[in-house]
Amino acid sequence: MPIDEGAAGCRLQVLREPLGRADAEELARCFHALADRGRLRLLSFIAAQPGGEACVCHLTGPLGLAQPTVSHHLRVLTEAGLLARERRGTWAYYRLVPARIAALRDALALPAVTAGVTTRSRPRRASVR
Amino acid sequence: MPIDEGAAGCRLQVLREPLGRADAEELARCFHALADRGRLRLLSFIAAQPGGEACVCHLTGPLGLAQPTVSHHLRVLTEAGLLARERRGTWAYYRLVPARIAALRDALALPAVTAGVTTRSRPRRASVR
DNA sequence: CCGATGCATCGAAGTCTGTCAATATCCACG
DNA sequence: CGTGGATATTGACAGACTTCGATGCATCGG
Repeated sequence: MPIDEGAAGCRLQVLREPLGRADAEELARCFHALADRGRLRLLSFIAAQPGGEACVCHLTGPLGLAQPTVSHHLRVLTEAGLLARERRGTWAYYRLVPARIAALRDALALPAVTAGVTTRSRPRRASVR
Repeated sequence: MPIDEGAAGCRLQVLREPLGRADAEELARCFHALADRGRLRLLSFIAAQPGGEACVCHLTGPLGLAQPTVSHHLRVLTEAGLLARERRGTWAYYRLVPARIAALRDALALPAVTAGVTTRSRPRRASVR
């Protein structure tokens, strides 16, 4: 159920303004879903399917993971809003949620200043205390 | 030392083609650095600084984390190639590495087909077996 | 109604991670 | 050289994560 709660939450900018504790938590959960080899490959394989979707039985083989493990990872990705699940008969089909992936990309948008500049020479010492 | 080893490795596309085990591992390490509330806030605060850089003593306060914890997170981010560290006198200044962040953004580029389409109504049942 | 099949959940083992106190290291300044 | 301040490293601990076998649940076919 907390699936789309984050759909809006992930419309955040990491590098444009200081992130509050809650916003950072939300984004961290999103990136955490991508921080696993198996899950990245799941996304990758699903995106590579002709129809853009795949069911669990298509994924256990190529990834070399047990079925419960695959199911678990798909759950994590779905709860992060990156995948959508649709049950058709006995099978459960998963597909990407492009909007959510785009939102994560946007979260990493660089600030205008930094975009072009690589290094500045002599930044002044900020006031400690 | 393994800092720029990944700089090239993260020039990968998650959603354009099936990811191999090693490539996925590499990318997962990159995203893992972003998968923490504290580290996201560190990036955020550093990016928000006037000069685009900050030293440790500027960051422990706003984040409410102990100095060793901040140092640890900065290390993780630096080893992921997202931050660059420069020592000036007693202080260590950290700044973003825009190229690396852009690389991570690119890794999430959507496949052309999925880019425009949000959901298709009746995906045909894939051939199981 | 029954058996088979695909998927989800549970429970457990082993590993990794975030956090901090204590301590070490590095550097500037007398 | 010795002192003090800023940062890095170490050690330890609680909590979370990955993985899989076993099991439960739902659905299709007959």
